[in-house]
Amino acid sequence: MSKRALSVTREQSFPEWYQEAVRDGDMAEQSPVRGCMIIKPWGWGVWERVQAELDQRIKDTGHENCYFPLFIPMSFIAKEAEHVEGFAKEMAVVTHHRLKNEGGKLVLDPDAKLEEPLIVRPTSETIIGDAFQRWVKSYRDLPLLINQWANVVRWEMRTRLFLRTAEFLWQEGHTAHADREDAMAETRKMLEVYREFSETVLAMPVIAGEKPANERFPGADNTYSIEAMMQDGKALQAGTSHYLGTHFAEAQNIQFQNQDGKLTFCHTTSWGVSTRLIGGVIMSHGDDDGLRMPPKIAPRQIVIVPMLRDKPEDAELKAYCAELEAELKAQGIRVLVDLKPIKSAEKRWNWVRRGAPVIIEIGGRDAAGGNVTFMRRDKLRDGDKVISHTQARAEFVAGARTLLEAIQDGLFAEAKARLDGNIVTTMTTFADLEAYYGATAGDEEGGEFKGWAGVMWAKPEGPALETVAERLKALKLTIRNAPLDQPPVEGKTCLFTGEPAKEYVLIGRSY
RNA sequence: CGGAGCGUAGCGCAGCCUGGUAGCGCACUUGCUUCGGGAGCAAGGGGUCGGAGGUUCGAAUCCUCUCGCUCCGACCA
Repeated sequence: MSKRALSVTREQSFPEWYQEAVRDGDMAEQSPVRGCMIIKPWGWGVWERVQAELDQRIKDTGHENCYFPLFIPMSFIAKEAEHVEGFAKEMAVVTHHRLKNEGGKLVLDPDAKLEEPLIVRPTSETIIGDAFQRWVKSYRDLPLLINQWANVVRWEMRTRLFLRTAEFLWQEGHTAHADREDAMAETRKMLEVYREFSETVLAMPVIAGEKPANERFPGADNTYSIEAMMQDGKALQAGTSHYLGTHFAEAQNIQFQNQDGKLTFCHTTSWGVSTRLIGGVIMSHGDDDGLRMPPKIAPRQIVIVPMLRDKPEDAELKAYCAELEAELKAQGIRVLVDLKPIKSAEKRWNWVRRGAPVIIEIGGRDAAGGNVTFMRRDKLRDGDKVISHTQARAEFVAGARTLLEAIQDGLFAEAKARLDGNIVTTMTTFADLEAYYGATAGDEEGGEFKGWAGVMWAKPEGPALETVAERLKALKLTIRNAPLDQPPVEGKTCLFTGEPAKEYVLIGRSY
């Protein structure tokens, strides 16, 4: 019984393992439209949990939800120069409003061409800014704190389920403030919301920090991110928060009268996380048997599989399971009795692949003895052997919430150990970096686990920064961020130039 | 968008070189047996071989084009 629930192990090929984990875990599948995905009920359930948890935090920090149009006039996008530059290459454009039937063939009706093409939003700074310009008149209107849950489209060349898709779902927060200090505080506050959310809800430890200038959002003065380490050592940018300065305010005339009656430009921010987080959860916690869902986002935290035998005794078994279900529900636990008429062994492995945190199997003997036999998805096996536990029903029910908490904490601890244990901080020269990453810079299958490097640098700007980026690129590396939590830099030297160091940054390969 | 590979049943694949209108395993259906677990036997159902052209008496197989997927690269909040 050494069989694994997936046919490819992470070791053999992490990319292939990921695909299979997503598919066999019933999360999502490819759609008929290139680069877009169908999110299946189990995957959607996870997203609903993400939305519920994060939405609460967004509201608790004073933001209100609203909704802006999917279509953005092309002229809007053109307003902020860097913004255009950053997004022009990947925008979907609507040019017609009618089709015509020509000899049985549908064609674009040339008489129905739009005067001004509409962009399918890649992000909503410009259309929300347009509203802000009308909404903000006085300092009394500030701060203006808005969020929306929406889908956006970016025509990506290379897509991967959840991690990078042409259409994806996200929340985007947009705020306007009276001054830099207030806007910057907002930017940092939301970054912290993301960090706390990622760690406590997704059990995904991250490092919050500021992106280097060359990795900034087009049109931002400062971009901050949370970066998570996947099981192959690569970094995943899991959330971003931007201080936009007055760029968009100036481009869109978002002004207010201050206490002195003077017209002043607002300072704006934007911040977002997307369905990419789900890819992060999969690559953080999954194992060779499939997904492992943190209980806080598992659509079903406990799944009960009755071992039905198509005999009269089944009725008793079902009744026993229904009682157990009711008791667990009373504890506030999301529970499902899987009565689907397929073999129980098959059901067990389906739930293993989906990553249900606790899988209970109830047979006649359990029912008769008043027991519960269960498996923890986080600690499924001892070696190759599947571990199952048996407890008195009352005892299990009483401890169920604690058990789920233990699983949540265990997944976090495991991921945290990986993150903390795989940031090398001893490199001081570029040669060190080359020696460490260079050996596996090739494109051989799998690729050895390398993690990140935490190094000192002089924080160059302009052409000097470009040079650094180029040198890193040769090793397929990028600067992920400069952690907010900075070690002392005095007496340290820049890894790239040998000049006195100004900042500690994390370097790694990324998604 | 460049390089490479791959599209044949829901999934994984064989067949293609050496054209003669499809096959295997798992899954699925039915029956019997089994039953603390990813079961056995038997009988079945399911595919316009990604799509479009072409060559040919005949194309999954040869040629051209096209679409999609995967990996690598470029690009990328």
